[in-house]
Amino acid sequence: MTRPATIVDVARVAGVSRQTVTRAMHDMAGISPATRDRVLAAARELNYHPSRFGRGLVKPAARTLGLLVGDLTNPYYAELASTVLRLAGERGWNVVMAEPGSVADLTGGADAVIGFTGLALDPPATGAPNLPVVEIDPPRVQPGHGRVEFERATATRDAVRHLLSRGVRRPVVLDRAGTSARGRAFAEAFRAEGVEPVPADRELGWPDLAGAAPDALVAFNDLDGFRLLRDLASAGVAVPGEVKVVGVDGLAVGEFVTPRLSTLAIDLTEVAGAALDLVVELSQGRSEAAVRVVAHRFVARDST
Amino acid sequence: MTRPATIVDVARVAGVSRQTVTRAMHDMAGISPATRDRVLAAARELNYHPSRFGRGLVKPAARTLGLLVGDLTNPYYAELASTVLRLAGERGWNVVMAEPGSVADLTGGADAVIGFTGLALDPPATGAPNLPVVEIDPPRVQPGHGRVEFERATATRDAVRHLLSRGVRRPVVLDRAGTSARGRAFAEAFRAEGVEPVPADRELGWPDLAGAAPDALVAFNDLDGFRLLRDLASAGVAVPGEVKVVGVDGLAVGEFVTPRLSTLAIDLTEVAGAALDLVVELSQGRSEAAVRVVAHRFVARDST
DNA sequence: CTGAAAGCGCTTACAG
DNA sequence: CTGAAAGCGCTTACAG
Repeated sequence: MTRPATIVDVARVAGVSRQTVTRAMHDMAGISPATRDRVLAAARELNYHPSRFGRGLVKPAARTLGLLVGDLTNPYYAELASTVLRLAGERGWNVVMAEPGSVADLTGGADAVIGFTGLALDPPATGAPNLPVVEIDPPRVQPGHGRVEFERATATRDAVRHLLSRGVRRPVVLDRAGTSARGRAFAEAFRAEGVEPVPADRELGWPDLAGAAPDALVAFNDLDGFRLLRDLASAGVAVPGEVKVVGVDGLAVGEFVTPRLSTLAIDLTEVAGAALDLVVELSQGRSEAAVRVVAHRFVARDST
Repeated sequence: MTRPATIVDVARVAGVSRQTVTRAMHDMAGISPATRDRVLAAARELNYHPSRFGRGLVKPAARTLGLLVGDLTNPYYAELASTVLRLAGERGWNVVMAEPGSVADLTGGADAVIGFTGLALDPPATGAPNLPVVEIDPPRVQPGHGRVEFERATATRDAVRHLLSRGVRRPVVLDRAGTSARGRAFAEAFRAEGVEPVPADRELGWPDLAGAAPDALVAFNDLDGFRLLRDLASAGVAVPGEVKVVGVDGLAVGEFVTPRLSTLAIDLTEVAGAALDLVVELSQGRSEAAVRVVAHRFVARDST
């Protein structure tokens, strides 16, 4: 593979000047049809594609937002991404996306970054020279970064009281060894009501958890909740009769599983909007340590 | 808002040359700590962010792939996007995404484009000067564009025979007035087996469709299938006992609805890989009208 | 209708 | 450790 063709290559082959090539490529006025055809033919022959960089340097271009999300296969991230795409599009921004696993060089391709940076701490994908960064639900405070924080205490308390009012006495909270904010929030909320929850590993399924004899399962997220629901159904355990199940995320598909999954929902449009607002503030240097808070709410459906 | 700061602004404020600024920004060797600090302070004060374009012009940058998908809220598009992100990342490409609704200027931000261009025909988002384009499941042939075509005849025939073998005699095929390739494929397959399907509008739900007294519903896609399943359950109609339901897309979540949805699945990893291969060929000018074919397969689950 | 000149913001050798 | 010069690929006035 040789060096890609540039505008001067095309100009040479077509026997014209550089700006005549520009005129032909962008279908501008002031060029004879014959010349245009000759230029276009040369461009095709050389497989010429104008460089985004040369062009961007001289024409005002759309700003580009880097979006760092988890696996899009999880509707939670997909829905957030969808909202960000829409909102960013309305503001005239382009969006480059990366999942933590992919090695895309966000720093070179974006003017600012938002996302779940907690997902990709090892290679600091956001450690660009002075790039504005807004973290969503970050595990810790990063100086200079904007933050969209989640308020979950209220909704968690609502969920816990709801469960207790329905007779729950032996809840199991599934988590990664109590490391997540959601897991800790649930544990504290149960204790505040005088009930000691049973901790369990997030990965566990139904036959595994039966030993704990729980009357409620707090899943790590909705997707895990779906899995538990399916496993419980296979095992012939009645939900919510024998065991109640609650998820976290508020996925729309939760309406389609059986029984419909109760969950802690968050308004992702609000989250996306807040993140976008903050990133604009930061890129204009208007804000030092910008923070927005978005609250979860408990949505009681049929699984509790 | 004034003009954004450039490297010369920082150099002037810090009282150094441009390349000393570069050295400081990128933490390069050959600069005294004191100078670096002074430069960094000036950069922060001016809210300086190096221009991607200036940089891209002079350093080899990652190529950028434009990805045009439908609403990411549909897991079908989300899963494809996820795969493309991973595959593109492995090849060192960045990915800019746009949903048809968003007005992001893909042409200025990408070196090549793949996606469901059929979704955004009105404003030819891909009509860039000579950009390589690969269309997935395109409604019509566009000269010069690569294509990943779907082969659905075989899987559709399998699905139809499966339905007939289970006693189906009055199938309803939901479509947008018979305009979709999937809808036509099902209608033809039923006719080939001697059964005339009842056409219906894609938007219709269960109470609406009851009048046709169907014993099978072919949903436009899995998401529609989920909705029908839910409506049928509410109405107390037994699936698959009284009515069988089949979707199209092969969503993984189909495993979690009740009953598990039978569907026409396609391997999205294969689709993404083919699209990426083609786009690389095209951007290297190696291929004139490149085409790959990926086949659906029928996945019988519990709803039929 | 066509072209010579200047400049966009950055980095890479090369001098000092 | 620091800077003057050249150049990356393109477009925008300005001449002709």
